[in-house]
Amino acid sequence: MRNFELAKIFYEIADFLEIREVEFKPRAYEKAARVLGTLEKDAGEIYKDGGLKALEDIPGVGKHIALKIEEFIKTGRIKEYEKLKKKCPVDMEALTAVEGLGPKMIKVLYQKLKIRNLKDLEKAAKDGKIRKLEKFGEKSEKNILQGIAFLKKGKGRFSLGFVLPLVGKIIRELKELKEVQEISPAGSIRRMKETIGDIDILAISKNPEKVMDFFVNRSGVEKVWAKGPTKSSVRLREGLDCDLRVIKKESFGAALQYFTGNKDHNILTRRLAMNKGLKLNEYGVFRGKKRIAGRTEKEVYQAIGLPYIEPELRTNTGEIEAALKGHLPKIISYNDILGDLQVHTKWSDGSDTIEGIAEAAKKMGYQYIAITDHTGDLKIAGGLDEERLLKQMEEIDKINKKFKNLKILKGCEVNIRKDGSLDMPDEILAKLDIVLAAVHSGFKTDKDSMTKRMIKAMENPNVDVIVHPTGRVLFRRGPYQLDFEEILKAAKRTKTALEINAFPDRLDLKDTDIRQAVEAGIKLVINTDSHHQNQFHYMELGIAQARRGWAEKKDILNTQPVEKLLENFL
DNA sequence: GCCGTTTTCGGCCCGACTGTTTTCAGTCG
Repeated sequence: MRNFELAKIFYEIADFLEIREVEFKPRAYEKAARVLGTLEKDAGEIYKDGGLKALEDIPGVGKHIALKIEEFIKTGRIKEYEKLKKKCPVDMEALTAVEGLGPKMIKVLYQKLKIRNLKDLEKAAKDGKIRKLEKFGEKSEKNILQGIAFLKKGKGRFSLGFVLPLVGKIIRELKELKEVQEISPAGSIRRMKETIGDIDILAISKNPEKVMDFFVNRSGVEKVWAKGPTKSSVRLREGLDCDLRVIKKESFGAALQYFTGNKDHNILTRRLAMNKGLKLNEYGVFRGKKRIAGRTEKEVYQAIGLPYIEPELRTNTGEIEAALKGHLPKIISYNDILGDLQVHTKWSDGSDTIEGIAEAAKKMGYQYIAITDHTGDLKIAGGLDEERLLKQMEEIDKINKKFKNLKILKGCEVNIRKDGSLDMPDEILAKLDIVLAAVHSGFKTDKDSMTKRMIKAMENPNVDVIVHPTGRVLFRRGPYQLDFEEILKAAKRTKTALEINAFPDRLDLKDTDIRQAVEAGIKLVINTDSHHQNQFHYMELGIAQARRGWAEKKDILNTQPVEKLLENFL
């Protein structure tokens, strides 16, 4: 994928230009980078099929950026980028990832303290050198150290949303080999964990050598750690490792079971087997030397006295006890969702028209879709004022007439201000089908004020859903300080739903929050927060999150048909 | 540098918050 490399370079160019106080160009490069990052087709392919002209058709890409893309495809480098980087040779990507650190501060840190990377930065902060700089102080130094610590926690891990397409591609390629009879992801990917350390894949084949040969010689393999007939391990270009195991048909279920559950889940299942006088390993369930199960996972679980346990639940967080008692939840399935309730359009910071979104929703097989653009205060995101929101509502009425079997719901995403008030008057909100409310500023507010702020918003009868309720962003910042139990109580009292935001780096609520909410009887919705129709498929990530949080279909409002759904939002 | 029923130049719709420099620059969404 050249797109990610190009996006990274353009983001950096934007930062370098920002440092030089060039006007407007940084925004242009950022936009091009952002669009490239969400493109399905590789820029190399686009260029091959349609040349410069096709590149210029990418939104945000004009003549000059198209030429730079061409240069990169032909030579593997972009001269102007290298020139800029020479003037300020810092690891911009790593440094800007520290929360609160932007290009201007990075420039000062480089000029005064020769800080080029995270290591330099951490040392300087620990040595107390940063607080002495002009415009910096003790607090900035502390924040920098906290930011670095946060980054370190996520180091070497990748978001599920990034890894899933990669795994899909590897599996598709392997599947095409006639030697591969069956293939499945295992490990944390199969459990759909929100971040992934490495990729595990299992396959059945009678000719493992051929399969392994293909696997280690794929393009995209950077290094071969090990290669044998049953197991091979490689480092992928994207920076993570991928293991492939080839097993025999009769052991496939046992191997899947063995390589999918986390360590504690596996210890418990093996203990259960032992108590029954059986042995469970990756080859099967054995009584003495006789294999009594192993072909399918269902068979394996059955043999040790358990019902089938969904992969997402296999984390030893009570699923085995529940299974033994017959109390396993009937978790929501991947095709239960009937519509997406958070989507942005051109009217604010999205890139599609309402009509385009509606078409895409039909393709997803949805029965409804809510248009929920930003409002008032969030100007950079094109926040709608009253007049524009009213106009959009009229527009939706018109478009609705063109669609059969799809209802476009009128909505918006209002900002919860610091005092808990909203940035759109109640009489306007009352006209909408659905009102989402969210915190977009003042993340560092203390726990008590933040909790009160959110509860005040929930008490507004127009507010139907609190979206991305904890504000965390994977690898970038933790949740804001919040008394979650109080939030749950308020949600129950005010009949406000909470969102499971499916956007790959949000996944907010997280699994443990969801489980707590489900236990408290809170209604949830799963939304993608799409800003482009090719983000609709993120829904899978949100559903996975819900499944990991033991949510059932009945807990998720957007599994209901539209009339019933809207009753919740009166 | 991109974009355009303002079409080849002149816009690019920012506002809140934070920390620090007590008046504002930098960051974020």
